[in-house]
Amino acid sequence: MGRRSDHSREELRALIVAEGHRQMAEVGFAKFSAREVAKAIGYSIGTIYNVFGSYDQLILAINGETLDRWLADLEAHLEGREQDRLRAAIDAYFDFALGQRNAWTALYDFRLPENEIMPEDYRIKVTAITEVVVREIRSELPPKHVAQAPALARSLLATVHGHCYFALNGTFALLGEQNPLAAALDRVDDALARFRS
Amino acid sequence: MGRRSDHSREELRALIVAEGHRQMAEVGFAKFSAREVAKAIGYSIGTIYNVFGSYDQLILAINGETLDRWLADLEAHLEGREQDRLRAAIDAYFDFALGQRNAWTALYDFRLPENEIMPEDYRIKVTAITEVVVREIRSELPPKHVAQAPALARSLLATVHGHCYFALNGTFALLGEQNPLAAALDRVDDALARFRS
DNA sequence: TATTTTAATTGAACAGTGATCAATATCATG
DNA sequence: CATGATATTGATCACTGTTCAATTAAAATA
Repeated sequence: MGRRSDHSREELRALIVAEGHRQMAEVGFAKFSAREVAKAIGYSIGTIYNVFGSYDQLILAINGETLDRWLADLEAHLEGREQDRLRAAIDAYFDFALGQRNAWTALYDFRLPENEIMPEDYRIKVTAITEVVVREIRSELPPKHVAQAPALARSLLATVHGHCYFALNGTFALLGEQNPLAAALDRVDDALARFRS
Repeated sequence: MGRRSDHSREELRALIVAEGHRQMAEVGFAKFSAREVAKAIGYSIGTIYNVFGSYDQLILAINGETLDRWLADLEAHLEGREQDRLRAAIDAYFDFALGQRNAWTALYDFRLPENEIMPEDYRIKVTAITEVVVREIRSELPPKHVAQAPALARSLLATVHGHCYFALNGTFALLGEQNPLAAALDRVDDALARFRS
């Protein structure tokens, strides 16, 4: 076959990413297959490679989709909220990770080969999520410490990530931790307390 | 061929784990191959499956070896130290993860299938590492709060893990964090401060 | 409209993987 | 020596990511 009128290049790309994300969420990173995605949308494996160039770039696009949804979810949970916004953001973080287990985990299961560089638009997506946290932390910080917000946000993001990861991968269950979210919130409080004294 | 006099079953298992760990450290989880391990020790792929039953069980054994070395490394760094033991433990945590990148990362790249259960000896190894942290945190806590040590240890383990993970996977570099270890130590201090007031 | 050019799509082919298991080789024992 | 038990093999299977000459269809041109 040749050119098809039913999909522009851009639409085809979007179609693959949408179906790819769906399958990633369903079967997880380890069992994900580019061939299955092609089959599901009625194209051949070759087309996937024409559009994305490699398996890694396909995964990157799918993970980018996950980041988009994550950011949208985060903003939806914050919209219109007046109090406890940071807490709401962390709640949403956990909810998203638990609810989108496979897609969220794929974000970390995938590692770009040493030589290749991360696409700019992927960096932007990660930064955008971080910016939300920076903003919320800035508003919880006393004026004199506002400049510390970016550094603190990075560190608390790592803190929450660690708790969330251990909740998902079974480490916390193994160690008898019943309430990972509460533990994470405690650590965030502890960090903020440093700047309130 | 049949029985070989040069290796008992136990020795063969140990040989596979040792070579497997070596290759895991060299090529990483994604490029790891059971066939390559078999080739390196002069056995066939079938023998690997006779000894371990499945790929997952082989990985579990190799990750178990990594946990053994991690615990030994941790204890070596604490041995004889009188002051700043918790700090030394966290230093060692980072050093090990950075120095054994591939092996350490494989600990988290691998996820046991939903149905299968984690072998008891693997649980024990994870617990043993945790116990070291519990012990060090207990000694930093005021007597009245000593009972909180296990819960706090779990949470700080997650905190340090998050920082270490972001340091290794490039997230911190992307966000401009220059000193992940220092950030982790700050968060640990913040948590301990809660129990000192 | 007929022809040529351009671009999209295919899928067989390749090298690699985890997994299986009948056949084989070796050892220990009677 | 013969027999039974056990360890080891490697061809075979179904799958994977990847490539790319061949094919098809649309668009541009004559």
